[in-house]
Amino acid sequence: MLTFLTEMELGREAGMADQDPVPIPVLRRLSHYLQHVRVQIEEGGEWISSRQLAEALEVTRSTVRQDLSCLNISGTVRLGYRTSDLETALLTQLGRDRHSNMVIVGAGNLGRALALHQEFPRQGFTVCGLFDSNAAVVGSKVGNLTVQAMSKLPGTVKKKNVEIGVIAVPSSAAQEVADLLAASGVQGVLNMSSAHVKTPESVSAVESRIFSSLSLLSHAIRACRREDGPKKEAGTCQVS
Amino acid sequence: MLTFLTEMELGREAGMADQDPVPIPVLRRLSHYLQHVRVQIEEGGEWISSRQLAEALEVTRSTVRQDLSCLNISGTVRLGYRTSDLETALLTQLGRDRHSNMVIVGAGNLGRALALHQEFPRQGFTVCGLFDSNAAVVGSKVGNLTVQAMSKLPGTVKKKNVEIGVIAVPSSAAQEVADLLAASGVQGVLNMSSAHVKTPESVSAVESRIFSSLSLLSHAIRACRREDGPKKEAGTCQVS
DNA sequence: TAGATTGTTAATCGATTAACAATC
DNA sequence: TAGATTGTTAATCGATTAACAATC
Repeated sequence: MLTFLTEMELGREAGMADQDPVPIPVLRRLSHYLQHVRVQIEEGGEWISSRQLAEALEVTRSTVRQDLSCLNISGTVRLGYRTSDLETALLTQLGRDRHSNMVIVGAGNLGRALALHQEFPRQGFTVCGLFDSNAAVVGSKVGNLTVQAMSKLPGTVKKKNVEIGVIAVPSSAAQEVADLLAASGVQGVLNMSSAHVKTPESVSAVESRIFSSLSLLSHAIRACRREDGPKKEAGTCQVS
Repeated sequence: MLTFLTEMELGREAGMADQDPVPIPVLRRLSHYLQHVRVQIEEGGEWISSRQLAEALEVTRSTVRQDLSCLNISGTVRLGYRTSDLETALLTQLGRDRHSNMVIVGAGNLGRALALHQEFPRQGFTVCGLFDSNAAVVGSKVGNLTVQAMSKLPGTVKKKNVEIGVIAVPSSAAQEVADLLAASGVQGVLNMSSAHVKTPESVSAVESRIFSSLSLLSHAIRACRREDGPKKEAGTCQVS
């Protein structure tokens, strides 16, 4: 225990970032900074300041600086951060410095759309399998992929070293699919259904919740309408 | 100003909920409770307790009770909440007691998948328009809808009283589409692209951020790997 | 009654914001 | 130099959790 503490302290002094866990809201913003920095890089920008990031993403400069202090990076006074350095540091902190293999479960409209989404490979997520329980669609082609039976899932996960499983099935089947993915050995699950799924300790789960987002919108819209008197500008609600 | 204060206090005493704004994390969970309560209703459950909700969604009982106290509803000691009452109260608080009309901009894979998604109408969101800037796809059929040119967007928003615009275009075009939607008169924007979009005060914006979610997963997966020594069970990360 | 639950208040925890010294 | 920015510490704010009286 003592050794462990010392190890941590050494790490911190040596300037290693990510010693203590990075809060989830911070991680969400880091991914956002990454998106923006990449746009800047494409446009040839060599430097970006916390002020510019803050204005682009509508957060405070304090937040940006606090967030970036989680990274193993140092900026330059008066100039900000070198875009290429920032990109690298963000990719590392987010664990996206290496490619990840994914499988998609559910070859309905959403599953097929995701399988065809060009942005996944570009962002380092390779879709290497598409599965469905419906025998009628098994064998059909979706882009380069052939829809496979569920029974092939565990084998593919093992053979292709799949880390992430995407759940794109109806809510009622989501838990069952999550269980199968976990049993097959994926390390993370992205749940696109609106049901909550439980996973074992060893498998991370993130829920996408499109209807939560739509609910936020309806709430904001109705709340605005109700307030005729007091001019609370609850209009814009930017949610991470 | 005095009158306004009195008004608010009266409202509060009269038992009206939603006087002071409900925090966004709470709203996200409310929408989650709604999803779960509806499953219970379908299965014939008449009562649900904060304990059951907490266990189903993996939050604390305190959180559930605190959240539900935002609603205009009263439970029954020992039994919990009547599922039908809870559903109604949640729908009201979330502004989903009435249908909303939506348009989808972008008839690529994602836009078409969303347009065909049966869950939207079931949840009270009617897709009443699908638009694309690509002349090659304008006029093609997607389910009941015909893809329309962007120039038809403002007219449709006005004619059909469209409240929500869904942005399903590449990141590079997202802001432009948001501007057009706002100018057309939508009250809320659901941004499915990974670019941040700015909207005027009067238009709410919610971003879906699938790559933030994937980043959370990669981070969790890599973070797990790194920690061989200390057994921090950072494995499961459930994110709203 | 005993046990379980609601509803609410207070305590804790964590994230965001503000402030400011150091630097170029 | 003056002005702008980083990096970090402290203050504030808000959300979550704990505690408990009231109730059936």
